[in-house]
Order: sequence, then C-alpha cells, then structure tokens
Amino acid sequence: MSKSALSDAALELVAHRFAVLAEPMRLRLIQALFDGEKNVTGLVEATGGTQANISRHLQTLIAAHVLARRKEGLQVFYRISDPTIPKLCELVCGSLEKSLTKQAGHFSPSR
Amino acid sequence: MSKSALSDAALELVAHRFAVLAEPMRLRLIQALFDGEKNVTGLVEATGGTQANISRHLQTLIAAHVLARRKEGLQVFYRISDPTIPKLCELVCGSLEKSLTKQAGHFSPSR
DNA sequence: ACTTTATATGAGCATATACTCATATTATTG
DNA sequence: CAATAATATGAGTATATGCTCATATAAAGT
Repeated sequence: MSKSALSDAALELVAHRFAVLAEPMRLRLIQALFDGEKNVTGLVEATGGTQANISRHLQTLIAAHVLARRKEGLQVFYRISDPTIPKLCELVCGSLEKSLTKQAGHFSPSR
Repeated sequence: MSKSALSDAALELVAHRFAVLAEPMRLRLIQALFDGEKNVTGLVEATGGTQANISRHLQTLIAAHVLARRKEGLQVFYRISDPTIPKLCELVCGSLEKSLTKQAGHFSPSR
C-alpha cells in the first residue's frame, strides 16, 4: 500500500529542480562554467545574452543552489556548486544522442 | 576557441527534456510506473488526478519518448521507455536530500 | 565627492503551459 | 448497430516565466 514514495512537497522540489534546468540560456550558462568560474561579463560574452537577462538567470540558478557566487571588488564570479549538475546534463545528452541516432536509422530507403 | 560545446538546437532539446520532467504530476506518473506498466485508469487512481489531465500529461511524456504505450482492447498501458529517467530522478532526489539535511544542520541551537 | 565600471532589479509585455469542462474517438459487447 | 467503457482532445481560462528597457545599487579610482 505504498500510497506515494515521494510526498507532494518533495515532488514539487524535484520538479522545480528540473524546471531550473529547463531553459536553454541557463544550460548555456552552466555549460560555460564547466571549465571553471567566470564573472558576469565573461558569461555575457560566452553566451551572447544581454547583461540583464544573464543576471536574472544567474539569480535563478543561485536560488536553486545550482551555482555559487564569490565577490571580488566590482566583479562577481559564479561557479557550479552542485556536483550532480554535470552528471544530469551528461545523462540527458547521452539519452538524446541515442534516440537521435535511432531516429536516423528510421530513414526508410523505400519511398 | 570552443564557441559552444552544444549547438543551439541541442540545447533546446536538452532543455525540453528537463521541462518534461519539471511537472509534479508528470513525476507522479513516472513514479507510479517505476514498478511496471499501468493503464490510464490505474494511473488516474494512483495519482489522484482527473482523467483528462492525466491523459494530456501522458501524451506529453509519450511525445518526449519518456514513456511507451501498448494498446490492449479498450485499455492503453503505459510504461517507462527511457532507462535514464529513473537515474535522473535518483540523482536529483539525492542532491535535494543532501542540501536539505545541510539546511537542517543550520538550525542553530542558540536563540 | 564625482565618475566610471560591474552587477542587480522594477515594471511591463508576450508567450507558454497546466487545468477544467465538455465532447470526440476507439474498441467491445449485447 | 446501439450501448457502454476507456482514452483522447478542442476550447477557454488562469498563471507562470522569459525577455527587454530603464534605472538602481555597489565598489573603485581620480
């Protein structure tokens, strides 16, 4: 009689975690931080977004504890603080690659 | 000069994958399918949602290739078709548990 | 103190999506 | 072929969220 393995509150937490990763620009930011911390200006350049938008997304990622920040004078440096993030991205990328190559195999020669 | 490890299109695919998992009701459905396939009525009962809503979420999960379906007479049975899904959920749950217990440790005894 | 540089945020708009109600579709049975 | 059962979907509404422009805050240098 396991009514629900995860409570409603827990499910919302998990859903929110996925939601944070469900934006291309945020994924771009995360990707830009794979090789170490960068400041906001660096992230703006790396992603090609506007400063305002990047800053908003960074706040979202900070609030979700995906990133951590470090102030140094005028600059703020961001870095990935949750080690599961790269693993999550790898898992999804691998899964997508597999299903894409599978689809490629569906190009039927007839018609 | 690595402009972008993942193309724009790839990033959108990854983001969409995460978006599909970013809904409590869909997570509930996935959770209900961890121990094997169920038909729609069974999923409605297991999750406590309305039939219409469950059906919509199931279409979303099918379109994303997270679930697969099998018709048997009047009934349609759904099952998890992507083996990375349980792993993703485990990773996120583990990470959340860790940060929650960390927060619990912040309950300062003073005051 | 004023200026410049780096980052954050208020307000507003546009879009996406979750939910519901009612109805449509599909398959089965009498 | 009518009636029933299981599932899917059209339409409408409400809410959330991403983006932009302008401005605010914060720290440094002159």
